[in-house]
Amino acid sequence: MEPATKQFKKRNAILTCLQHTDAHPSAEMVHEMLHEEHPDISLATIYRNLAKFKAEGKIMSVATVKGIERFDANTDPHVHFVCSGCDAVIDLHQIPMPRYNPEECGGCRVESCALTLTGLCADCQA
Amino acid sequence: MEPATKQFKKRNAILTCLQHTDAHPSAEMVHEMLHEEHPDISLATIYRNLAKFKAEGKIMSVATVKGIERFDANTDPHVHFVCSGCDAVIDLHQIPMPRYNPEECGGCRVESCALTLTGLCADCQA
DNA sequence: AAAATAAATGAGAATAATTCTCATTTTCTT
DNA sequence: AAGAAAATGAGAATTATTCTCATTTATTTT
Repeated sequence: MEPATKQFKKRNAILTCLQHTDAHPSAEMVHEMLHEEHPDISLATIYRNLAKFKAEGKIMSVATVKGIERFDANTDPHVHFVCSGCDAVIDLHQIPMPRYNPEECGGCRVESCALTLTGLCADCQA
Repeated sequence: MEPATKQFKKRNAILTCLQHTDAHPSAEMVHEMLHEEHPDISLATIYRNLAKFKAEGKIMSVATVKGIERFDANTDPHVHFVCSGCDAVIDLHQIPMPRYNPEECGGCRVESCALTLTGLCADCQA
């Protein structure tokens, strides 16, 4: 008997896809990336499962580039560079994130922290 | 003779609105904020002028909260807190932004830098 | 100051990313 | 294997934003 994941759900393929790329893809990019292995996967399923994984904390959205949400399976806080030329989202190595004391935040409870740099990537400077 | 800005364009009202608020409003929030003084202003005009000001560097978009772009006339880099409860975007005081050397960025040319914290604001913790 | 030109605006249509609906298929439980 | 629950596909619905074009307002020219 095959493992419980035999001809298992496309859900797993979506998470696996995100875990094996550093492209910080959008929903549509995931859809394209999965097209070869799962030609019949629906975009609705991509969106549904991305939302689910996000709610579960398995992935996070790391940027909104030109109105399109971009996802990452690496939920450790890290730094991203967004290229305004080609819309690439690139990982940068982590640097210490600031700590705000509650009184510095007007009582806000900080749950996450994102540092995003923008500019032109090496390719787009040419 | 009145100054050149006599009964002048609504454009100015849009920029002034942004300069006099710390709410980091969306296009629609600006539209509402201006409704009393300019009941006939069109949402298209808001969007058009926000895009224009942004291109001119007079304002910047500081966050995309639930798919909606938020603007700020303070273009100095500063830190924002986004409340996931009420979608408020709150200014935090500036802290030194990191400097990445080009070789740390894979040759990316960094043009701007945004640090965004998320969590629950004081009100939404209740 | 009037005429001609250029820019800005309003209204609503068009676009596009995301969400929703519902019928069908797949998985899980018993 | 049967029934219940969850997942999916297809396409409609939603919604923030952009676009079009006719009209209005501002600017320039004479």
